[in-house]
Amino acid sequence: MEKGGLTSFFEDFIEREGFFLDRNVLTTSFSPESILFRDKEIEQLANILAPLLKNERSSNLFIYGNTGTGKTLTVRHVTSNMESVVVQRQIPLKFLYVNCKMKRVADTEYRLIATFAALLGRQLPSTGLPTDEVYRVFYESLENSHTHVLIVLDEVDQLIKKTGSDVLYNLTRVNEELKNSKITLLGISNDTTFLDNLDPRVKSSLSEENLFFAPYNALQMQSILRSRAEKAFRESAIDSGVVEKCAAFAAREHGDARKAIELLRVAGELAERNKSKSISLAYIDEAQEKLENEKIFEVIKNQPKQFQCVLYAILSLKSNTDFSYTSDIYNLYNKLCFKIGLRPLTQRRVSDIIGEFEQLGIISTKTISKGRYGRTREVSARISNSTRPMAKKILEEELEIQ
DNA sequence: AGTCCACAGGAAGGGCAGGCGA
DNA sequence: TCGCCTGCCCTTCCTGTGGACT
Repeated sequence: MEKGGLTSFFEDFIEREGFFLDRNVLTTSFSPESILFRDKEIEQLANILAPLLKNERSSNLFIYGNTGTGKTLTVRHVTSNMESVVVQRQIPLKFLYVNCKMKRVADTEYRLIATFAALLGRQLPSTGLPTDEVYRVFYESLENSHTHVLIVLDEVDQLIKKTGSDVLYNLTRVNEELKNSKITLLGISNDTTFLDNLDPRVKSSLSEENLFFAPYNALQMQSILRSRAEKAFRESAIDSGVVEKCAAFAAREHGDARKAIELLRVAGELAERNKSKSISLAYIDEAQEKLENEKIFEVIKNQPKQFQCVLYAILSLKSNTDFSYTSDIYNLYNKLCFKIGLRPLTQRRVSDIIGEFEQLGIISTKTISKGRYGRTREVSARISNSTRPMAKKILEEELEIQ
């Protein structure tokens, strides 16, 4: 861009009437004043948690349902309403919210308890202390706080998958240790089968009450999108059919409203950047691809070198069958390591890394038996053909492969 | 019916970085 | 500073297993 060009670009940008009235309405952190189609759940949740306001113990609670069905939103909605009552009436009640998926924050027992202690005002080192000691500090801060504490464990299934159910067992027993304070647990999970595989003693104490969030149907999804779009965009910014298409995309993802809202926002941004008159249907497709790409590229860039090398092997192996076997991946991975001077990990470890990529949704695997020729896993990348070259390019840059 | 392949995945333990108390 | 502790990443060793082959 020329020298004067940049100034006039910014001036143009300000002058031009954008689509957005309020972009924030379409971000994940936005909390709407009212949550559509969740009245029943809100009421149930409020009923269960209300005793906390009278300093009585409430039941531990387990909330489950697919991604983007409003679980976290509903919990935040109810607790923030409670919080304003708490502040007004000076009720001894605190809310600790933790997303257990947060790497290096709450994905191990140690880190989780240390995070709680930090939220109660006691900073602990990231490693080095015995776990007992971390618990002791946590109990101590709880006792000293003289309050009831509601602990919200979002994506609790991720934590249990990684660390086992001991953490939950310990947390459900905290009340036996405390005199001045009490805790109530609220677990949220995207995995609807999570409870079935949980240790029975933990299961009974965590899920004293259960709340299921059913996926939104197509019509509900459209209403949700419309109500957000009204606040987010100027009138007539959206072509007809756009909301319906976003809803249809999301319905394909098991009624994930978060995804639909994100889709709408990105489509708006793309249209705005292209100086279009309105958001047309074509932008939804483009937004869909952009979102998919961004998610994948972000994950790829944040992986350690060994993980990147494994993924590069998987992406490079794509044969005419669309999937590859563990052994082929491992062999290619070994060659790659040699090429770039990386010490190769064992097959056992690589097998776990493949499992971790599956968790991240980058690949999918299926354990199969080839009879006489052994058992193995079929690994296929969940990256579209159009995204794949860019993903490989990023890995080549990260790994410095010529 | 029995064998055997090529892994999956559990268990145990080593090495490392980092914190604590003496 | 030193010895001892931790969590985490990784290796080593091991058992389990679905189904083609004999």
